[in-house]
Amino acid sequence: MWLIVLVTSIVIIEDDQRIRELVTRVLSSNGYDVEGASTALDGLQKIVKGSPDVIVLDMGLPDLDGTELLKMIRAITDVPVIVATARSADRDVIRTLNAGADDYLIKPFSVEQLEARVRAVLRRSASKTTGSEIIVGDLVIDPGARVVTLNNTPLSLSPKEFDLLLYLAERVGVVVSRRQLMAEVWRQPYGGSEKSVDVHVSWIRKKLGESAAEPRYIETVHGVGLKLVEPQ
Amino acid sequence: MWLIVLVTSIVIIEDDQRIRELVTRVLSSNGYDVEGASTALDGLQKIVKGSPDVIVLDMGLPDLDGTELLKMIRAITDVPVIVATARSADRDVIRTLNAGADDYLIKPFSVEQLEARVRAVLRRSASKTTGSEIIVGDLVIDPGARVVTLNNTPLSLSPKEFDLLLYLAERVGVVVSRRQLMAEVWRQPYGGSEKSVDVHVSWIRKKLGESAAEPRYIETVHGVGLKLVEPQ
DNA sequence: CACCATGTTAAGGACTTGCTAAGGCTGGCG
DNA sequence: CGCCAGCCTTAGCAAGTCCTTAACATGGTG
Repeated sequence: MWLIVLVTSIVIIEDDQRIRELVTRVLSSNGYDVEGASTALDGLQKIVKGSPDVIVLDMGLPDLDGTELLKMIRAITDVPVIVATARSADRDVIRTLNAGADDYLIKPFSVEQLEARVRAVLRRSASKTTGSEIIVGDLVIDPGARVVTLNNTPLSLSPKEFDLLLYLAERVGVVVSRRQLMAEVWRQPYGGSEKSVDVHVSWIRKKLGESAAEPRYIETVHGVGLKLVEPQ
Repeated sequence: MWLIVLVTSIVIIEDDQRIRELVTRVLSSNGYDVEGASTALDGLQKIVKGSPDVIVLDMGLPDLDGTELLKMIRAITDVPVIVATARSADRDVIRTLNAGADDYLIKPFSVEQLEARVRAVLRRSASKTTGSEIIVGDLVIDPGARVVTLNNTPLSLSPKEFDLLLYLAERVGVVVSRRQLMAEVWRQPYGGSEKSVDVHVSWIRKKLGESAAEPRYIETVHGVGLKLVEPQ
């Protein structure tokens, strides 16, 4: 007999025992499978052994700099990492997110906040692989295979082009700012120049057989951002 | 995270209450899900309702000859049956096994013996079902036999090449990152360089009669990973 | 019309991938 | 015990792809 249960598994690396136990207790009672670790080494072991769905990482560990640990985690797995930091200076946030974090929390945070971030991060990572096809007009986007077809003929898109188009397609009809695209698709909320977005959009438009003057799928909303729409 | 809990479910048909309860108690505490029945009729009901993984059958039931019951069970299901018999004459054992039993025990037996037989029988029946082939185009992959054929001619793959190809074949059409392959196929996320993946892929491609420039089965998705696809 | 946002193109450099070959390790076998 | 064959990793270079940047063109808005 096969009993199949879907459990979200979380590893939390946090040296403050009170926070760790509070988070563990609340999330566990909400149906998550939580493993706590108080040191970087213990955390890495639990990550390797448990292959969690999400990692929650305190940047202020005593035994290793958080950014270093984040790099190590990124070297071994693509699992989303939510970073908790006591420092709120912009430069720290930038450094953290650039180092590969998927989201961050500023201490003190409530467990409800954390759970909301966990859900959001899981939703995002699920849509990358699990998501079924997205259909917009004659455009079909398959996130798992990373294939886009227009009128059943495949388009050859670069990684960023694909990610960008997918991001827009997941929000058909909604205007998305360049800033948001830089943050979510480029994962560099403060660093990069937003002109890259325009360049990539131009390339996608060309491949979709349209131009900015005669848009069919990707419309520009002057002063606001971009949106993907059903043609006509 | 998918927590897949494998619970082995056993129906034991045995009229001697002491034996039945002893076996039930010991196997239950060892993690099995045991249903006891004292008569042939009760046993059949529990088999139909519970769809067990293994059936343990005492041949000396008061209400029906064991061989008859075994035939009835075989008419319902292919589930392995372990027969317990007090008679040790060779002809009985032969008759029993011919009637469709998968293994037998001679009374008196220890619960440890029984558990060992259960495990052995499960191992055998598992290898029968696990061996279902994966077919992608002209490629046939037999995980049980660890054999790959292309156009009915066998390919000689090294262990890693086979594991890698199998992993991709289990996810046809889905892009898999090198990191994921390192973690799942190599099983040592630390230390290993992802370049090994490329080298192995190159070797597999050569054996499949294709190249990276003209892929038929293994496609590279630049910046993301690899995927196995149906040709054309 | 002047200004700012957006569109497009081109070019350099950074990064990714393909493939070969060398070296080490392991297990079988004389 | 030593040799050999097969396998895996690593290094390194060549080839290719992608991204950013910069510069200039175009378009929208007050």
